[in-house]
Amino acid sequence: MKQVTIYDIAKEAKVSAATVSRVLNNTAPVKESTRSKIMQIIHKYQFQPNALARSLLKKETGTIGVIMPDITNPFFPEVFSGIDRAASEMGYTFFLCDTLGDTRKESQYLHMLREKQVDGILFLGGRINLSKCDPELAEEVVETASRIPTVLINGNLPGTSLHRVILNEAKGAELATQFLIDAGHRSIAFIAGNEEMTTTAQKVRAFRRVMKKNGLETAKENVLYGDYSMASGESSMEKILARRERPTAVFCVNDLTAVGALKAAMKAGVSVPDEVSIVGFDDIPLASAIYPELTTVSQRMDLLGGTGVQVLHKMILKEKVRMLTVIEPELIVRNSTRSLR
Amino acid sequence: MKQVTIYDIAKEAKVSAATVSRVLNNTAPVKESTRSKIMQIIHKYQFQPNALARSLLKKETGTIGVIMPDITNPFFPEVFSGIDRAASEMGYTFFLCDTLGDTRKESQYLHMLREKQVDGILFLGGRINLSKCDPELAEEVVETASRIPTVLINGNLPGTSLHRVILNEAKGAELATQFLIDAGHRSIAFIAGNEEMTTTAQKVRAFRRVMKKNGLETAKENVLYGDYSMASGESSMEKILARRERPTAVFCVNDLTAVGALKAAMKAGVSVPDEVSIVGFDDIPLASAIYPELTTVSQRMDLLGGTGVQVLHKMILKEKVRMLTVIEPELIVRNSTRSLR
DNA sequence: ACCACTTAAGCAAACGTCTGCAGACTAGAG
DNA sequence: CTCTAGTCTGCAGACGTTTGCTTAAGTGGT
Repeated sequence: MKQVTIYDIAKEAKVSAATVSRVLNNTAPVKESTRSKIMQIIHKYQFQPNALARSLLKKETGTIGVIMPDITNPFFPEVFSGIDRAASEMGYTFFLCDTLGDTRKESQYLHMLREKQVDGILFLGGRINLSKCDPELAEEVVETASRIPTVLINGNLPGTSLHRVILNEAKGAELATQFLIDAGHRSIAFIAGNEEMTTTAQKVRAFRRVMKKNGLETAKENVLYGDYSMASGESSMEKILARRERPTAVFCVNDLTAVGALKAAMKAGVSVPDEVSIVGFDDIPLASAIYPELTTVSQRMDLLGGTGVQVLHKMILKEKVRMLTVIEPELIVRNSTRSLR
Repeated sequence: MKQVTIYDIAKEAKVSAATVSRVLNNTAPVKESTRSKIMQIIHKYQFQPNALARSLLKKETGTIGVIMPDITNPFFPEVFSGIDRAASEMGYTFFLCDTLGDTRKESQYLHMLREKQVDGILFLGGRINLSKCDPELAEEVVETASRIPTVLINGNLPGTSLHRVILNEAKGAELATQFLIDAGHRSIAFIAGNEEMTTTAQKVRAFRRVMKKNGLETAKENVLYGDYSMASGESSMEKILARRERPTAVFCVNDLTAVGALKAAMKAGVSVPDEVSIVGFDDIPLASAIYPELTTVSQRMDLLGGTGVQVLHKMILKEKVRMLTVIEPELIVRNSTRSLR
């Protein structure tokens, strides 16, 4: 019950192993008669070459590692799907590493990926920000990146220069805000995320900028901070609804938060979009699964993943590639918003 | 910029490669002084052994392949999460293979996994049924399973004997039906899936059985077939709502369908749960993300994945293990149902 | 001083594939 | 019939580990 090797094939075909290898890889001309004889034997034994041996020799595995914080967060399967589509065309396969937000596991995975000689690493930052990760891990990431092509997707590691592909979140915030203003809303609240995270900060700034450009004030209490979760959206919305004067529209830092806000509104018997409009961010599947369907800023998550792979691929091929790639967002209008005009 | 090998370490430490290997794996006693010297050099070069070479020799890779139809379907990340948790404890890593429902890719992946010498394969059937897959693929799966430990999660391949772990769907349907009846509902509709699929058939049978046991009729029009999608739930519910006499409760074959049904009800201005109760199946995250939160049968998807890994692990270790493992469901009562009493 | 025994370390083969080099054969031209 | 230019095939070494077998060195008992 031993494994069939290229030698066994060779012996039975009365040729050398080299020849078998050559028909396997089409790497040199071989006489038609011997080729077909070999092929036949290969079929007979259902022979498949051992990729480990090949990789050991060629120093490439056709494998890339994908590290992400939580596959259960609907954001990531979407990104992964984009990665998969792009990369399977190029013949790569993945190690999927889910860190569950645990830094220790992150470093373990990094180790493992290096041992397994992956051709490249894709690091999904996503909603959890790398910027405040502990310096030791950061060091490790940089170290690894210096040996193995690495790209950061939607993350950042300040003070280092790693290849990145990110979303233009500021632009997305602008689109959403301007859309609401154009629809006649004057009083708009923003349920944001963690105040210290760059992506949130960017969005807040963009939000304020657009408001001002349209001659509108942004009251202090109209920017609420949270933690990107549904629960945070729910409680923020409750606070908003408790006010004497409610805003007519609420813009949320991501869809999960928006769904939480929506839930709070429904619970309180406040109609969406009749009494309050809600806009989300990301366009996760959930956004169109609920009623009313969420107006949201599409992050083009699959594109994000696909682009990440392309960048990585070029790096593996040692082609020149830009350090920073930016994906532009798009506004998707559905039924959670209405025009006041 | 060549790779540092065990030989380089050995040379610098003035020992043989064998010794270095032994300190790396703790596989034989080595004098403390040399050990620490070697360790120091390893650190200095950040040396990591090449897993390919090791695997080639030892004939084990610590890697398992996971094949699933669609990572974007919220069912699968949950299962995967369970897989990951269980397997990373045992030191495995995964190739994640998303077939996108394409049979050709499935067979490609199977090939690839064999080439890469995975220690085992996890085949997620899930909502898409393997039973009606084309015989050629089936043949291939069986062929592969005869060489590499393979377990089918939530799938079946009739006429073959593969290790499986599945959910007791019939039991789940019973739980849900009985719950509704206990709550005083007499007229209950069931929005099912594909009539030809065994899982649906089982559920329908269980549903009918429980109804009868409680002295209730199941009108023919109260079992509607669909395709598990949200859209199918929506349209089925529309049909139901258009009737003169509406059932007071609707049980759905899965959560996606239930969400669709819920959406249809809301669109039509029919209150859930006041005018109609809805029960789902699976307990995907979406189920508790919407308002009202869905009463549903939990499939314990993480447990499903985790158990799959355990079974596979035992097979890899050549331990005896039951061919069939069944996971018992659990009813989760939330707010999409109400008691009529 | 010798022997038996334990502990440390080295040698070399093996895992399964690819490939540079060289040799053998074929065929066509002179 | 010889020479040349291909065309096809084999040899052997390399990739980076692990491990069974052997040898060398040290320990203590008689």
